[in-house]
Amino acid sequence: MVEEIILDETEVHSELVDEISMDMPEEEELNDLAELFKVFGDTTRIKILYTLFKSEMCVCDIAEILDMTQSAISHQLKILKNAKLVKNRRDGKQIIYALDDDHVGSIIKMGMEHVEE
Amino acid sequence: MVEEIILDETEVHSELVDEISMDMPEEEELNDLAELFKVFGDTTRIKILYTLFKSEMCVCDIAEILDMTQSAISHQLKILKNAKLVKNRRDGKQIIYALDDDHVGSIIKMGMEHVEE
DNA sequence: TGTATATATGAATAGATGTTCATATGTTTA
DNA sequence: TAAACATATGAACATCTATTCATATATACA
Repeated sequence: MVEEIILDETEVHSELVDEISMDMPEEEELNDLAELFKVFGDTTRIKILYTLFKSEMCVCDIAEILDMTQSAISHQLKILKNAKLVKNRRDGKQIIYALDDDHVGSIIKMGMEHVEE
Repeated sequence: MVEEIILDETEVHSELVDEISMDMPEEEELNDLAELFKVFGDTTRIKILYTLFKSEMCVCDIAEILDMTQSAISHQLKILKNAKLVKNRRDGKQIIYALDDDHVGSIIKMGMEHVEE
């Protein structure tokens, strides 16, 4: 088995590559993770999260604070809600939105630490 | 000043909106933050980060593990490097990539905690 | 020096995404 | 019930983005 001896180093290396391939989390889990970060990856949505971090608030106030149309905010709130980052409740004519996850603050804080370096 | 008294509640509310508007971080800082999360918001890049979390590695091995072309990986590595999430060094013909930030693991871990709920 | 190997990169393309516009839905109040 | 207000939503459009393809650059080796 001369060939095996000659290829030894290559095989060890190849095993490492295989091992890491095997150890890769499920495709679906990684997709979910990327989807989550995609939600944070938009200035409008980050601003909304920042705002709701201060206080729960109706759609029209968020629109006023960000100086954007009600429609644009509404569309983005839907994305945030699908990602389970915000929740809402009705209060008369208004819909009040609030953060729906303890991790939101932590995730943003981690990001800030990197950005601020 | 009857008007002032009548508008009292509205003014308090308006002050809160103003206060949050004033307190909003700089446009540029929020853009940087969104840009950072945008980098995490892609399955290929998440996989690359996961892989490099296990071990530093050359471009061709990453391509093999992810079963993607060298070119595609190279393009994504450039994006990761611009975001200062990975660094590289030359070793002969190969370019070895490695994580370049302690926060990468923390940020991914935070994301996982949310996703896994 | 010429060839093979490893990586980087610009251009092109297909697909994803955010905002706008028009309008629908749902609630309050006169 | 009609009008006013708050929000949601579908379609259209412009922009952005990830991959592919062809090719350039750089190192090692014979």
